[in-house]
Amino acid sequence: MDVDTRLLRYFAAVAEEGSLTGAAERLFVSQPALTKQIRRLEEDLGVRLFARSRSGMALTEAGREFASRVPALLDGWDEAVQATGRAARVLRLGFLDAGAVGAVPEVIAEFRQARPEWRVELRQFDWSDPSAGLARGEADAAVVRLPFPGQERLTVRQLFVEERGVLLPARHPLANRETVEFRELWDEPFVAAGAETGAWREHWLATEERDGHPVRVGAVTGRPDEWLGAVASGCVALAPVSAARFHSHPDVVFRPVRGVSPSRVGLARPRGRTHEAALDELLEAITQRLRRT
Amino acid sequence: MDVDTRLLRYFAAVAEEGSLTGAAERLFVSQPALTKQIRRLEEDLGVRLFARSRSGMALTEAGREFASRVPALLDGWDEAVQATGRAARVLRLGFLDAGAVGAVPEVIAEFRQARPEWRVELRQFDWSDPSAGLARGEADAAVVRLPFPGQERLTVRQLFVEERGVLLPARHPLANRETVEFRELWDEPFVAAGAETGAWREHWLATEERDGHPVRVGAVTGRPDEWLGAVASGCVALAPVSAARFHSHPDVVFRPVRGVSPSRVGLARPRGRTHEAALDELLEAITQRLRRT
DNA sequence: TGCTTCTATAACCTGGTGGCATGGATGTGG
DNA sequence: CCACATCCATGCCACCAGGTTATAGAAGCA
Repeated sequence: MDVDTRLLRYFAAVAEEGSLTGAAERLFVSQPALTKQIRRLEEDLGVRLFARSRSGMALTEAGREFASRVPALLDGWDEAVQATGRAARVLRLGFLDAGAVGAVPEVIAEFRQARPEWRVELRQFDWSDPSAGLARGEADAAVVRLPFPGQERLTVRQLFVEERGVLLPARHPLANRETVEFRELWDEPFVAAGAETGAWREHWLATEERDGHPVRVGAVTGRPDEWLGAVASGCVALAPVSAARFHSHPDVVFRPVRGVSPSRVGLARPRGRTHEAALDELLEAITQRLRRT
Repeated sequence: MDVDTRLLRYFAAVAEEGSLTGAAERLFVSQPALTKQIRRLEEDLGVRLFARSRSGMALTEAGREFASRVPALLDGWDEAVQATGRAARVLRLGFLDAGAVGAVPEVIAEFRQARPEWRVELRQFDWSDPSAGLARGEADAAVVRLPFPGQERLTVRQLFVEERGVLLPARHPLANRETVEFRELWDEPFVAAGAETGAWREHWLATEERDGHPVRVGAVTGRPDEWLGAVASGCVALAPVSAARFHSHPDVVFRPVRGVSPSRVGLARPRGRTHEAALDELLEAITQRLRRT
């Protein structure tokens, strides 16, 4: 019988949460999707794992047995992934936007001289995962934008801060201004990241700086091109100043904004060391080069 | 990062076989499918697992690391499945055709009296898996038709033998006969099981009894209804005499055949004991009831 | 040079998986 | 006692991952 680790995570979530609705919320999937998956798991196993009731899902005896083994399976998998990465002598460096990365490629080039046996790979991730691959073990370290959810389970060092501005459609009334007050943007439709990104989403909608004024979400996207496209077609979006250099679009302009906090760029890595010395060395070099303030 | 155990099995097969083509054959999937899956695995891990060459696929260092851990992961999963089944106090009894099962339901009814804390479940499997769920760990024991591939990894006890006949379209010239000689069927289009069933497929095409005369395969199917449908629409198929009772179709007739070996029905279970006493007891009871000769 | 044997790519099809809307069951509070 | 809230289940639809076949490309070998 074949199973996906995703199914195991689903099961674990339902088991802990004690309800489909609750677990669905935590996993950012719909409740019917979970219903179906759990049911399929039970059918495949030929075993009832949960006792359904109005008040939720309770583990059966078999369910408890299963639940007691699932964490070890998931951990075993994670461990295998990490060990393989170590053996490959590949350092996977995740990032979200070229702006934050800055001079990192140069640092990598130098590192390649010093440690020719290691390969360094820059991997871009979309905004469905603001940890840039760390959360899923798809990166060994990452250049991130703070704050983001899951941050507390990682070691994060701040590198520098960067003012934020706004991307506007070229024909927008405010597009002619030299500078924009954030308050003037309160009622504009914003481009937002997916709900699963929590605090990250909030930060880029600047909900903190709105004095409780509600947000209008005009589009939800996870990728730079869609993001820019959404702005071109009428939405607005906060962005770091570097975005102006790295994302250009004929129908989109960038303007500084007053009244929003700056974006903080950081370097993150898992708490347990994974690649020992080589990774330390690379991250130290990046920090030296990028750190400002 | 999420992975399917199927992917791990694919990887293990390629690693052992040293080639995509060879592994694809063993896994009964196409070579391009494997190419894609392995490539995807490498991309997700961000690591090259194989060195490609004209002569095949060789593990890289990282690949060897990964390969050394995969078996443990797969075993861990199997073990979790079995433990869960045990905890559920469910005995899953696989079967392929009602004819072989015979009086088993009565035995189960009695067993239920003696061991009320256990639930017994009869699960029908299609012919893509002649081990009736044992191969994939989806059954704890099975009523099977011998021989079938993978049999040597199981404990099999023969229960009885049953003559084989042929299912013919009602308007077939031979349909009026009392009895048919197998030789007369040599050139008929047969309904066959999938290629992955190996010896099982051969047995039901009776390649042994053809003196090297080639088989015409008129249809490939894995399920009883399709099977019967194929016969109704012009193919023929060997079948145990019990099939005449359990599968009726207005346009299909059953006739005894001379010149083919009988079908042997057996009771199979995994070698390592899984459910200790309860399963032993049930299987013993079934054997007592069904064993003839 | 032509044949074989590998892997990679392209085009297409199907079934699984997820989303939305809704139904049904069961407590709960006015 | 009825309206409501809160669960889980179901039906329908859209999409993509994964499979298949056909074919290309590279490299040994006779």
